[in-house]
Amino acid sequence: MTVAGRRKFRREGEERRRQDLIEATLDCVAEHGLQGATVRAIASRAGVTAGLIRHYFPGKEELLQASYATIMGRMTELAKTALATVEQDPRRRLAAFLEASLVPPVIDVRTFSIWGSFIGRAGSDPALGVAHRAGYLGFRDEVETLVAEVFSGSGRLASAGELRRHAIAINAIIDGLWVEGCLAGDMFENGELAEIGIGSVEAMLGLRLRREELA
Amino acid sequence: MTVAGRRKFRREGEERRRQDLIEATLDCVAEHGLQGATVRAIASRAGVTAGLIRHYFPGKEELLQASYATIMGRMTELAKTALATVEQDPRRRLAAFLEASLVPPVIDVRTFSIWGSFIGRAGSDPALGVAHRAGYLGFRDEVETLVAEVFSGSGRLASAGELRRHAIAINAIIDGLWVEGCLAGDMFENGELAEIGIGSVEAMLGLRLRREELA
DNA sequence: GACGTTGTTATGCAAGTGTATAAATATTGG
DNA sequence: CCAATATTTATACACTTGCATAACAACGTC
Repeated sequence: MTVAGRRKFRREGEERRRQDLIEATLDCVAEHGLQGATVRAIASRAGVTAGLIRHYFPGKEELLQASYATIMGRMTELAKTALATVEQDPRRRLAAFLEASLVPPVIDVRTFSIWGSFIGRAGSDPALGVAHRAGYLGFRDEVETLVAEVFSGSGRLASAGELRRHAIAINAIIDGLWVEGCLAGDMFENGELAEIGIGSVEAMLGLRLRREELA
Repeated sequence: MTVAGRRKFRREGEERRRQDLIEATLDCVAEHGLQGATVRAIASRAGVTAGLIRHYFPGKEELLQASYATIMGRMTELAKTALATVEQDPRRRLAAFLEASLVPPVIDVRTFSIWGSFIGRAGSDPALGVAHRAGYLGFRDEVETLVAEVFSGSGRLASAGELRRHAIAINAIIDGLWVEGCLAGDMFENGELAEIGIGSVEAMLGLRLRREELA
């Protein structure tokens, strides 16, 4: 018979542990929703014991909020990097932005599961609500700026209202295609969603965003 | 001192009780997510005691599934009634369908909260996954049929692939605008989302869906 | 009006929940 | 190598969870 000794452990850096706990939380939420994110499940996945959570966060609620902020930041960051790496022509910048938003790793079931689990409570939980709204408006502003650049770059005029409507519509089509792609990615060919997204925006704006390749 | 007697009660019809329990479940989910849908909370809201749930459902899981099926059916039903009540011109049928999908009661925070809470688990829970996929495909088929009618009614030809892409895009824009409207309805004017949705689809299809009113 | 059926309540239970606290050990500085 | 520190574990506790069971009472039937 073995006498169970006290478990060995290593002291990790503070930031590292926080990040591990957040990642473990996101894993739990992705797999079993908010219900699955119990302190014990999170700790187990992070390779520590439950009590440690309260050493890094005031309570479970704060850990969840930090996790939500992390996943949101990660998503918007991915979309923005698509803007940074691309050439100047506003139309191709917009196309690249659309493309990036509609292929992996932005299209991703895990991310979507987490998003859905949190967003379901954004209507009733005020903190989540404002967090979402801020993220949404930030994203839409990004789109609106892009559209404005496309218009001015093409020598077309658009009122503020028109810009706003275009931004709302483009944002909606990104969101809608994103949801569909995450939930049923296997129903679409590779790159099909991006193709559809770009084509739709071209039709909506009444101009081509890509250079014609095979014409 | 009052001796607490046994609680008075009435025997309700079987179908009525089931429906009450489901509605109570949806209320709980809407307000506090799946975590808030405990047997005791549900029972309390339905005005019964917890044990009764197990008299009508094998377990909590089945009650949740029945609730999900109910809310999904209600949503698709609302969209379909918009089709039944409207004139024959395919273009105006499509416009009415879009309009109906983008104003209350389809645009509704409560419905959205429930949808989000369940959909977050559609990626990991197979039962929810197939349920969603069925609902999504049904909705998209509806859209595709409408688009096909619009095309043939306007004397235009479209390949199956084109129809499919249009249906996917239109479905996406409905979904996206729906999400935005539910989560931040106060950021949009009355009917603005429907306006944007119809306008976008008009641009995508390259034809007008409404009769010009002020021209 | 008494009776049996069964919808409904009340109570109990084992497992799981978040949190509080104390003990233990890994790590750092001397 | 030793002492100080605070990260980490371990344990306990009050509470909630879903579910099982038994008592009860509302309703239909004779």
